Amino acid sequence: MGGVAWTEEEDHMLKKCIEQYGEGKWHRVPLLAGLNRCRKSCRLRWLNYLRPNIKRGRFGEEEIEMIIKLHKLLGNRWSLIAGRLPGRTANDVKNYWNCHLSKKLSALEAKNTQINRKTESIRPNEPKINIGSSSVKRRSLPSECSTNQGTQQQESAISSLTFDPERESHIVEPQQENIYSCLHQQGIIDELPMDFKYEGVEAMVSGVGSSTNQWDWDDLLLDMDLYNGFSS
DNA sequence: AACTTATCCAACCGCCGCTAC
DNA sequence: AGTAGCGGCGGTTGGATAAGT
Repeated sequence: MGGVAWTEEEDHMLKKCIEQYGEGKWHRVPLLAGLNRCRKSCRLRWLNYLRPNIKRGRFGEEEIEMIIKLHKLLGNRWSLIAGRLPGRTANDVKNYWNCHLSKKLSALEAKNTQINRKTESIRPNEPKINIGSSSVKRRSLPSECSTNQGTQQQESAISSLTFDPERESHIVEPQQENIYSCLHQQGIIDELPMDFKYEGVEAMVSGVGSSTNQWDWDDLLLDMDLYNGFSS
């Protein structure tokens, strides 16, 4: 393995510590748990192995399909992609991609180079986002739109999506509502192709139906898929 | 059976952005 | 304004195991 393997005893100590003190404050975990591990090791071990409801075993067809679609959409945003796959960790997804899909897809792409419909991924430092044939300039959000500042908010808004196992979809935090309000204020929503303007976004911006803080991000992604021609 | 190659996946590392001081 | 500490993320490494020859 890449480092010193965790023993069962260490796992037990870490688990006990997290159960007692909760997640977060990782810098304190090694001390509280009595482990001779750094904060990052503890966090990683918990997130990738010890956390409840982690799904093990091979990826199903649907999961693979989802990974491919989301990777086209988001690029190497493994945590985001994993967030769409209940029970899977970012590390799992990344490993699977690196071992299987990247090779297969690059071989496929080599075959299809004549159909050059490469779609750029949405990444933090890229100056624009592509939605179908429309290119939308990426803009930072004004500070009053959020408790935080800069383009990071857009990322954190997306990355903080929490999967609700009961609804089988994601919950949008109040902070994320602000993001879409800001997008609307800056005209970004208006720059989207007409049929891409997801009604949930409009509803959120206008305040209609936003009482639950829940918004169907899944459907928005699906719309984006359709625009990028993934679902053909 | 012995060896080589491919695959899996846990763990580490470096970087980034945010926050508090 | 500068900086240290922190959480989090993606890239990479390398040992274990499976499959092939």
